[in-house]
Amino acid sequence: MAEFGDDQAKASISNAKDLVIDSLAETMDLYGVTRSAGTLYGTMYFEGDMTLDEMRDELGMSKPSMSTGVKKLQDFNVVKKTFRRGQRKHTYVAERDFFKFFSNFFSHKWDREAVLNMEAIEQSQKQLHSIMETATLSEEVRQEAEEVYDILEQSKPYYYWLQRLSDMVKTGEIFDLVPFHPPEDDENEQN
Amino acid sequence: MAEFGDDQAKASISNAKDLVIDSLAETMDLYGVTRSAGTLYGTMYFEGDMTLDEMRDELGMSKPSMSTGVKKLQDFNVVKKTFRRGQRKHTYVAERDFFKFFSNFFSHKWDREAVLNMEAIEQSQKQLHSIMETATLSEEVRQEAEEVYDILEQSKPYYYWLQRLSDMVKTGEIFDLVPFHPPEDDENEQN
DNA sequence: CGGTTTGTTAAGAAAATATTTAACGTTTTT
DNA sequence: AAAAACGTTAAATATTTTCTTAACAAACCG
Repeated sequence: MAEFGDDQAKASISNAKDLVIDSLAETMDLYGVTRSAGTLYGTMYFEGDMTLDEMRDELGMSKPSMSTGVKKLQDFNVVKKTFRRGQRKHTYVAERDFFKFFSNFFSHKWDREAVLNMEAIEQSQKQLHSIMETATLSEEVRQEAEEVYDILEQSKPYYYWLQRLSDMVKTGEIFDLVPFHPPEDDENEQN
Repeated sequence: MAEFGDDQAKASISNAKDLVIDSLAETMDLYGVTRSAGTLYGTMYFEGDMTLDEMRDELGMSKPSMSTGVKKLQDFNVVKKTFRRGQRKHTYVAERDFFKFFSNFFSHKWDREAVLNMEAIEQSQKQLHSIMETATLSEEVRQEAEEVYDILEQSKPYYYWLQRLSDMVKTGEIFDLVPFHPPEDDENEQN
């Protein structure tokens, strides 16, 4: 058996962190967040609040990369600026509560999806409606416009529902509705 | 006023579709799906089942692109192979029910997230545990291992919950729990 | 079987994205 | 007010990803 000293242990701890950091990065990649942004998040998740310089040192990347990375994560509402007293540099902290992470991340995306598509649908239907009203057109064309109009109309309930879901996630209601279901015990509380 | 004939109407219908197709593509881009895959989905959404050649003609792209695009969409469970009788070419159809789209898409992603991270956590904790058991280490190092271990332990309830949510989405339970909420007010009717 | 058609894989070209270095503007400190 | 530190933006570079053309493999038809 070889000696197992503090240095080796530290390396092993670091390795254990990296395992999870990589996994978090891959997860975020699933949802369209850059892997490097994901790695940054994972690092902040373990390190607590950090300055840009600390991130740069930790990840071995340039400072502008850190700056834009943090900005991206802020856009997703999973990183916030913090204040470390007596510290001139800005500090940032990653959301550590994955329930809040989920909440912030998906409600943001779903809101955007709902608004974006409802706007497109409204505009599209407006155009189709004016075609449907035009008497000089062949029945075939008029009918096609109507079919497309109806397809769009039928999709609206989904967006209303999505908006509702987003609200429930935002307020935390969803966590009351969907129960926790650990294999055995559960002592955690949400939000 | 210019005449408004069938040809112009058809162009206008096509334009109305494109409006929504672009919006769908942007939406899917939000979730990390390529814009071109999103455009392909949008096209299939309106066209119904299509062969690869029809897609190629419609989108003006190469056939291998269509092939890989369809494959990607199949991975997300939002496109399926269909059978058009007496047709030698394969045909594919896009999921038109956005509720099912949501269901298929997110349950797939969430499952993957849960499994992926739980595996990483288990492995990481195993490593940390063996450090915590090593008596020859300094208290400082041992404690750091324990802290990291605990952070990971605390995140587990989230993944259990996520798995639960994924199941509820898969089975459709979620649609009973989160009510539909069409805006019962019609103060804003645009024509 | 041989010849065709269809779909996929591979390799190369093109495009988009990420990253870095350098320059800039702003704030803080002395 | 000047100098220094910090963060962001811009331009250039590097890398990755996407897309196309070409070669390949499998299914279908006579």
